Amino acid sequence: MMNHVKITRVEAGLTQQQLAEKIGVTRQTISLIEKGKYNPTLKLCLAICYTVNKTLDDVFWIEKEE
Amino acid sequence: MMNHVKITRVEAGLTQQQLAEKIGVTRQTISLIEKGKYNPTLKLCLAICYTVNKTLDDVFWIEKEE
DNA sequence: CCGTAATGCAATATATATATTGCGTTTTCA
DNA sequence: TGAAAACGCAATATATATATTGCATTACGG
Repeated sequence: MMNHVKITRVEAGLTQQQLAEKIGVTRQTISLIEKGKYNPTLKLCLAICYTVNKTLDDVFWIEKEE
Repeated sequence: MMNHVKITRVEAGLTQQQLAEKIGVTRQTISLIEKGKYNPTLKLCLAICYTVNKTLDDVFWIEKEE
């Protein structure tokens, strides 16, 4: 499940570690979400958005595949 | 954690049961999400959005409380 | 170059999202 | 007004998101 976490994180000038610490999760969690191997929780998605100053649609929206 | 699932579901003319079935979860899951007692998964949020024809921001965005 | 920061990844443990079942209450509508 | 649909909710079981630790690899500034 692809998303734009990596792009927006880098644009915000943060490392995985820094983003993880600001949010209060581990670096691995961020890493796996960026890799599309995790299905994150809404709460975590929102925390990421707040930290990189984007919205859910910016970072996590995926068009429905028919 | 509040959201607009209930409003958008009703606008879409669906019962909890119908929404749950279309998505492939149980009615209880929908009920608890509407009540703000569950922290749903991104995948589930997207499935809800697709079904009610809204985006993540429409249904699940919450302004950051300072 | 070289060392250090940043990242990828694997294994196991823990927390929690979701399923399942069942029953009581409220709403809706003929 | 009464029966059926829709909903709230509780208890337990299961699946899976996240934590923890540790090590290997890659990118990058001095």
